Amino acid sequence: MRVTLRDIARECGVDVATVSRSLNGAYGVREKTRRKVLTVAKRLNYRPNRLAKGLVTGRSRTLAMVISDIRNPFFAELARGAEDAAYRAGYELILCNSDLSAEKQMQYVHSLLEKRVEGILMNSVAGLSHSERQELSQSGVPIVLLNRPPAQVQGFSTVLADNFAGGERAGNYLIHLRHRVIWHLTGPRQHGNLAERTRGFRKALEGAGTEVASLTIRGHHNTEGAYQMMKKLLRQHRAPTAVFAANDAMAFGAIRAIFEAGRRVPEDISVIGFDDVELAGIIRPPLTTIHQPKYEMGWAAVEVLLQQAERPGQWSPQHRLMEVRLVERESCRPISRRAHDQ
Amino acid sequence: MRVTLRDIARECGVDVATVSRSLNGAYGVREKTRRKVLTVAKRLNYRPNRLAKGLVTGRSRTLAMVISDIRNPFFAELARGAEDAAYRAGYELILCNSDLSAEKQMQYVHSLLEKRVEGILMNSVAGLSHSERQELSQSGVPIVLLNRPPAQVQGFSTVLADNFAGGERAGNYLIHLRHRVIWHLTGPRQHGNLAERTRGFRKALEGAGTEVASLTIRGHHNTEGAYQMMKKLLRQHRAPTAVFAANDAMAFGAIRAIFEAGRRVPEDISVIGFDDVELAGIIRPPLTTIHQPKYEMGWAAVEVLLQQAERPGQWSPQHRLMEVRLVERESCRPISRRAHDQ
DNA sequence: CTAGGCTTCGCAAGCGTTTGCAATATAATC
DNA sequence: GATTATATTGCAAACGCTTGCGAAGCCTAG
Repeated sequence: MRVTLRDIARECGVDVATVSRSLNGAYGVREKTRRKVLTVAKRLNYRPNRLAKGLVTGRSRTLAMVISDIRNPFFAELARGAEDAAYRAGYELILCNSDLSAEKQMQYVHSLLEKRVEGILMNSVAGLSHSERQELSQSGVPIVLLNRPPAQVQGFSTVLADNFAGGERAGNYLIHLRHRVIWHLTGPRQHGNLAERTRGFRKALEGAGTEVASLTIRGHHNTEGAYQMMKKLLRQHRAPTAVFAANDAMAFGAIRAIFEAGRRVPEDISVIGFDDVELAGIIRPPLTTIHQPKYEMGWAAVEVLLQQAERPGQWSPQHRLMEVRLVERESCRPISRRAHDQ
Repeated sequence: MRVTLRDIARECGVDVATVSRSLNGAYGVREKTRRKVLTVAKRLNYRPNRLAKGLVTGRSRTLAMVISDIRNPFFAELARGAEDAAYRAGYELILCNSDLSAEKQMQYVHSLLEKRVEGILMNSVAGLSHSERQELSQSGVPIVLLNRPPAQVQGFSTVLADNFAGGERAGNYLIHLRHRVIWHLTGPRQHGNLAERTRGFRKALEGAGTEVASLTIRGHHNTEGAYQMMKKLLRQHRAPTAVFAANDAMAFGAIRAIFEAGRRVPEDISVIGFDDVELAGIIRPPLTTIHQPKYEMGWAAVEVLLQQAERPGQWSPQHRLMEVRLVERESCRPISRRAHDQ
């Protein structure tokens, strides 16, 4: 049924070996025979069986991506970058949605190992037990963790946005706009990325020295959480002139609370976010935020993977820190000198 | 290095065949030996090589999805549904972003055929030449087209939202709210899905008989297109009491134009969309729209594929029509009886 | 004309499985 | 206890490809 090397060989009156060599452009076959083989292969519409090829070469030309949910636009963007990079290198990408369930994650990984994928991109190994992580890091396939701080576990590569620099940039920006009373909405202390943003932000404020008053509030790091925090705070304290939300979702919540409290963004209160999700450019007012290079992160992760796939068994983990950048839209406004001086 | 059947066989003092049979739960091996094999396999941390298995069985336990861009939330949702269905059946899903480029599409398909995927979900085969389509439909692997009308090309299965019923439902809803002057914004006549929605919509209006005045306007079927159409129309005609946009993106454009013309939604003009994209629930006012069961469509597509993968070589194309439903939010409002009677 | 060196090609093993068939062991029957 | 049926197991081929090795074939040089 399916046409194989053997069919071509028979048709050309040569051995399968020569056919194989011809097709793979390998050295050691006369130009004339090669040409003949090629035309016959084309005529028969030959398609090499990658399973067979993979079996003998030990390479599947496949990568995989295990993320919590592709519907999250952050991952969709990452996936697109990763897939583009893979495609360019002649690899395919298997998509796995884990919902961060440890069980699903491990099941996926096992399946993938059985399929002999040459590398795995992972959202996180946080939910896994120590022995499971051990198993992964010793599985032999390169694994890169997406947007997770390196130190977590040995044995994994990472690709990470520079959260510290981003926080710092947000802080500097607000200070540059002459804000002096700034609230910072963020999540729990253990959340590595968020913590880095906070550290960077604080550094910026310290750098400004003098009379900057800031308040850091922790809560659920989503829209609803930020909404609640902000609502409560606005009742209890004198309003700030600016808010730095640790991610865009929180910024949306904060903005809603601000409007409901009868103030305006950015006229009364400036708001800056972090991530630059698509919605940030769509809502009113368009949100000024720190952009994470999601597409590039996906691409970089695949680069790392492929690099390591080249030297089976003898690569060591690698860490890439990706630059972030400020994208100015309309949710921040400078404090006028007069207002400031009064 | 990697542990194989042979290793287990040696360790247990049996033949690889018995090991294989034990592991696959096949009939014909004594309970005692099987148990022994299993424990040894576990101890050695054995992972079957799917490439080898696939080579002999001819089945790769892999499906693929070729879509234009995973960053489009519509496809992300489809992909999630498809992947969940695949996972449940023990299959993996390869993700391919084609950007609708005919060349990329064909390259992907060829790679996938070489990897012996057992089925392919495709966005569209529209850009392909006749011979390319022929090649696909005769490739031997089942292919299902996502959200494309069946008749297009023979040989492909389809999974399609019931656009006709959706259009009809939108029409009936507006009539039920006592609207009598309705504009319908849509795309070019050749666009199959949009055309169906229009047909359904017209049917509803006809059903209402009497004094319903409707106007159908065609243009670019995106936000900007609808914005321009609507802007122009509002200057030239007396405003309608309701607008049916052929998709949500167009509804957004229409709403913007309406606001800019100094009218309100839904107080002055009701707007209903189609698709139910995520943004529909987020904008102000939240958009009433026809929901397409995207997740379910992805799931259904995989069901079709797997069903056909079961009978290699002897399945025939299959078409699934998915129900849509109206989701009422806040962009539509009934005409008061008084206003209506006056 | 013969020896040595290249180039071109075929042979055959091997990658890790599954599976039909034959061989052996065990159980059942009388 | 012999005979037959049945449950286990091993043997070996096959899946479609790559690749080391050696056999021809051809060319060049001495």
